[in-house]
Amino acid sequence: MSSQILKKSFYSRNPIIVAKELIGKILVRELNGEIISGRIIEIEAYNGLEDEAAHSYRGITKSNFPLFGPAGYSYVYSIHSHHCVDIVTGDLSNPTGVLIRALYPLSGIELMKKFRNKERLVDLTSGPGKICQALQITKELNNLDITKKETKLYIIEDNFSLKGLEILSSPRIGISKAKEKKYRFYIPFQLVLDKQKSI
DNA sequence: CCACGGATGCGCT
DNA sequence: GCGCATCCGTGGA
Repeated sequence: MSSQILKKSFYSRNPIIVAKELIGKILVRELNGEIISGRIIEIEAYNGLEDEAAHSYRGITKSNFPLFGPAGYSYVYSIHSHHCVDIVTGDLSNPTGVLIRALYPLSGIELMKKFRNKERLVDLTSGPGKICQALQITKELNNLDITKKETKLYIIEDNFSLKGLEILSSPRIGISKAKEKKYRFYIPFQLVLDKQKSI
């Protein structure tokens, strides 16, 4: 399998473009020499100063500061006692990012089952908090350069093709402002399951 | 000090 | 499938 880590230039673009193009890529976590990974099937874009729903919309704070830094960095934050992970996008003129919301599990599935205390594949990484639990993404991984393998958290591209899969869009989940923006992009779990089987 | 959120899981229909 | 209680870090007063 030919695969390589996505570079900073990939992330240094408009968050909506980056979000759409991250569908089908693989989020990889290295943990104690083991690989836990899954294909990104749901993601949301947050367009910084132009987007009332963005964490960065009201300016920098001690927790959202990674969004104001360079693209390709992680932003790990907590909400309702769960962790979520964003990837910083764009350039320094606008603090934008994308929220990884769901994965199709690929490797390290037994570890994910252990960390999640769930057995069904669909319960492992079907939400931003679940992803962080399954991949053991904690605040220690906040504000790190995820274009470097040493970070042990990065996104790779393989030869998976989205051919035959349509990327759907909808309003974002769980927000109270800017509900009209269709910045959530996803492909249904079942369709990915069928396609993986046919490879 | 308090109100609340980029969520989750459970306990019902 | 849907509503709701719980969650606790964060930020504004």
